[in-house]
Amino acid sequence: MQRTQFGAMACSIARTLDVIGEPWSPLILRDVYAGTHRFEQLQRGLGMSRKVLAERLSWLVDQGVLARREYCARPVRHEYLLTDKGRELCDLLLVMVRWGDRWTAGEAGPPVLYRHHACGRISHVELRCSECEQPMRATDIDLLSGPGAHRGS
Amino acid sequence: MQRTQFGAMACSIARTLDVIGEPWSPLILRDVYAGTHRFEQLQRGLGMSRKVLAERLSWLVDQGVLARREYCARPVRHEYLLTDKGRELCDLLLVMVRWGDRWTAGEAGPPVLYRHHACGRISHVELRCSECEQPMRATDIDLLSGPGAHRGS
DNA sequence: CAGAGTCAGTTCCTTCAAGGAACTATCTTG
DNA sequence: CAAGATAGTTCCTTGAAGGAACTGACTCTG
Repeated sequence: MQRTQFGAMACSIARTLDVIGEPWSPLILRDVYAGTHRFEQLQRGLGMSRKVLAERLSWLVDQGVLARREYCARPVRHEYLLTDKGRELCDLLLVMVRWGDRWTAGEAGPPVLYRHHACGRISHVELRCSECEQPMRATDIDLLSGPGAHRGS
Repeated sequence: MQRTQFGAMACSIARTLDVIGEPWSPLILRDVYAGTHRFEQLQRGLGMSRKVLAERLSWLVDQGVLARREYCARPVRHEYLLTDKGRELCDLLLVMVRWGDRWTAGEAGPPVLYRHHACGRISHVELRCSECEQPMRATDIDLLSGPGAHRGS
């Protein structure tokens, strides 16, 4: 699809970007996550071309991020659902929300608020270390070569 | 730059994608974060066209994500540094790493390991609620209309 | 029955952005 | 002086996005 083969790089960031490294796919994910599952609704809500929507949906299904479910047999009609793989990708959207709210919302403030079920409060995500549970941002880390690293990346 | 004006949408995700919604910008951020600051090094490490690199760097500077610092006056030469705004965007990369390690690394395992300064262990980021500090994933949230929401989005 | 409407795409043409290669300008070094 | 290094810029080609129209399969209404 893209001209550069990001999926073939020995880098998890690049491989993730191979799947979702253009604007429409994350926005499709956003809308499916928010409850929009059908082609026409997605197209209307996103205001994108039907051609590109069809392509992106097909791609996201191929990548295992979305699943098609038949909701009508005559004619065959599908709706699109998040897979587990896709649900985990939605975490990325939450981090985008936080950054976007912080740096692009201006005086208007955040367009969407996120209420955490467990505590009932409006909140954002924070990043924590999976091991010690303390805050962990990009500046708190050393990078080390891992088992999946190889030459010719 | 993009054909659809994502930056004009009343959505923090879309506005973030306006800044960084193609593969090369996140990868440039990755390399600047990892210590590569000069044009030639970035170009060689990324293997991207000089034209697109120059454009992306200029864009990221315009967006306040990177800053140019002159490291040589004759001829004028710049290196590229993360701003605070850019550093916060690197959190996005950490979440991409986690997803990519989980779903795209296969048997080879993660190409890069991340060691948390504070605990010294190899770890990943987890998302937590900014208010109650309990785990918070995309599935743990209700969406509400916020102050920056307006019609004609 | 025919026509209109709805839905989920597909096709075709135009435009824009990426990619690749070469070029330009400014320096340093031998 | 020529070669090499660096940071771009220019030009041409190619691939992807966008927009509009079309297609096919249905339902409903007059």
